[in-house]
Amino acid sequence: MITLKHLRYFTALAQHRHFQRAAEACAISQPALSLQIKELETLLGAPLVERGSRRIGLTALGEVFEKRARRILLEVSELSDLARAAQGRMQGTLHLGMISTVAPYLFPPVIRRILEEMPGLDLRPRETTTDKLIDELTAGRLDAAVMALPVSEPGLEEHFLFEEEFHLVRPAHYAGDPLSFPGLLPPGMRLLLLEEGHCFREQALGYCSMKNDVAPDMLEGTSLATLVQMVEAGIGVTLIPAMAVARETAGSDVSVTRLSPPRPVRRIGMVWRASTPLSEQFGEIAALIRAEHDRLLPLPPAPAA
Amino acid sequence: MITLKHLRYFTALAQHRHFQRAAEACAISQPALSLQIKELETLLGAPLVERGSRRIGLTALGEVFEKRARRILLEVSELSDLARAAQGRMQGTLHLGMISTVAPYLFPPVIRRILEEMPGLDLRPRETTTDKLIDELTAGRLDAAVMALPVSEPGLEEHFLFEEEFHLVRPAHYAGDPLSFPGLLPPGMRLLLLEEGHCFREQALGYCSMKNDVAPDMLEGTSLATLVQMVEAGIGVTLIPAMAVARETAGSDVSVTRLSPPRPVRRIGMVWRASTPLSEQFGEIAALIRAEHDRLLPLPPAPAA
DNA sequence: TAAAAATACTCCATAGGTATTTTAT
DNA sequence: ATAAAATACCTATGGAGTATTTTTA
Repeated sequence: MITLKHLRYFTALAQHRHFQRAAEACAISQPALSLQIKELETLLGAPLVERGSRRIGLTALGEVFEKRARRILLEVSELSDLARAAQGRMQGTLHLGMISTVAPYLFPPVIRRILEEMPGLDLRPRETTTDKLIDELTAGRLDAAVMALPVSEPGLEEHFLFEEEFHLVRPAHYAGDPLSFPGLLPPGMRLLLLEEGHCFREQALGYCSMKNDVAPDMLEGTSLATLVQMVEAGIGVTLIPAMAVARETAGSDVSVTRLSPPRPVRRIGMVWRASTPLSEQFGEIAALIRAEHDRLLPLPPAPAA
Repeated sequence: MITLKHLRYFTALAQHRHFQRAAEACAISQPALSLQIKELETLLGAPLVERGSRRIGLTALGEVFEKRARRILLEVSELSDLARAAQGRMQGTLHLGMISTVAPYLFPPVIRRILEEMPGLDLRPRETTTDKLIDELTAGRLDAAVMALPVSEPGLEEHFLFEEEFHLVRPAHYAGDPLSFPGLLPPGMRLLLLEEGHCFREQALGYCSMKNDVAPDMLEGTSLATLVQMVEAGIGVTLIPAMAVARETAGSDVSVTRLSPPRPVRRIGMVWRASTPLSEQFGEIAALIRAEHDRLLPLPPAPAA
């Protein structure tokens, strides 16, 4: 009789492609894993794993088996969520993700509020890129995540939180310069954008290159903080989300300008699996996050000329 | 950690609403079942079962839990099918159902052919009503079933096998009477149809009541054999599927007439879960059944005037 | 008071550990 | 030669059995 243990062990093996490491991930010994995998193959009457090489592989059967097994494990984990949902109040563990350009500003106040208002809740925050957040959501390692919309990943549900403007950051000596003439970008200046910002790349380009055609530098693996440093150093200009303005430009010798319409914006939302039984509870968390955002940015700075 | 054992035991309890009988169904003792259910409730942190009454009930959580648990168990059982499908040839156990008006004529030759051509296959035939077949298919207790189309049950896939005419059976002394005048049904005669025939009830009515308005008697829980007996006794006339004609009218003093177009017919098909990995194998079985049907009815009797 | 579920305890099957051998690069 | 998986053997946890008590209609 197939057990969930078989499925857990096999999916770990399929992931690591290595008995030793998979066994560690399952917190059992390598022989114990070997035996369980062998037993599973005997039960099925067909091999799942291609052995006898430095790095093991899966048979064709193993490949499809893995997909189905993962799905089953996810559904089983949702059974526990079901019970949590029935309790009404949010409790237990919540694995919540946020993209890096939001996390530093939103996580601290959100965590504080959750500690206050939902004492039974064990919050596990995680900060990464959109891609990884989506992966971990669908794999069930995250319960919900805050990221830029749209996501349009099948199986995931998007819930709009707020719209966020991008503000222009320029070296300090440009302060007060008009934006419209002789062009947004002074000659020799680069437009620096985070890779994460591919979602609003088109918007930013549309805005900036109305006068002069710019190819922006998409910077991978950088933070908004270093971006601002680069602007201060005179390398170029950048656009940073409104929430980040206060913290990232404090103490830096740069000029921050709110742009005039059509302003580049991004839509931030919270995303979770459509199949989760905890939809209502996550909705409460979403409301809390929205409230914290509104508290952070009660009134945006006056627009520039 | 939730196990499949918990789910199997709980679904049994949910089905029987009785610890003792559920335990028997699981082939364990009543205390063992009680322990496992209690453990499951502890893991979830919420009760699933309403105790303390002659007949136990489920909590609201228990109800939804049962649905999800059943689905998971079905998916797990499909994991084994996955391995069988990978073997290519059909083997293992096949739970095959047929409606009662088809089973007596098709099952014997089909079983013979399967024994010959698929020696590794352990065939478990089952004969019931369409409703029960559909229930058992979706519950996973049947793998495939032969019944009248359309079924249009979500999650089930229909595969057309053949079309089957209904022939008119009348008391013997009507033999040779024309069908068109002075009306199909001689005065005082009833039109007798099986309950199972609701699928072609409208067709039959349309055909028969072209001249005289008849309300047919829908007979529940009867067989085609007794239907023919009733016709022989002079109670009325009936329509029986072509496959049944030879066997059911042999030795009975009745007249059988093939009707002229538009002939009442039913479409017979094979149905299985859309999610099964054994689709290809079931397709082979379907081809085999179709072949056997064609061998049984190589050329229909000449149509009546 | 009778039927049904919960408790108490005992036992054994099996999942898992350690030590070691086999296998494949 | 070495890393990795399989095999051998032992141990202990927990699932299941029997006997009994508690509960409630």
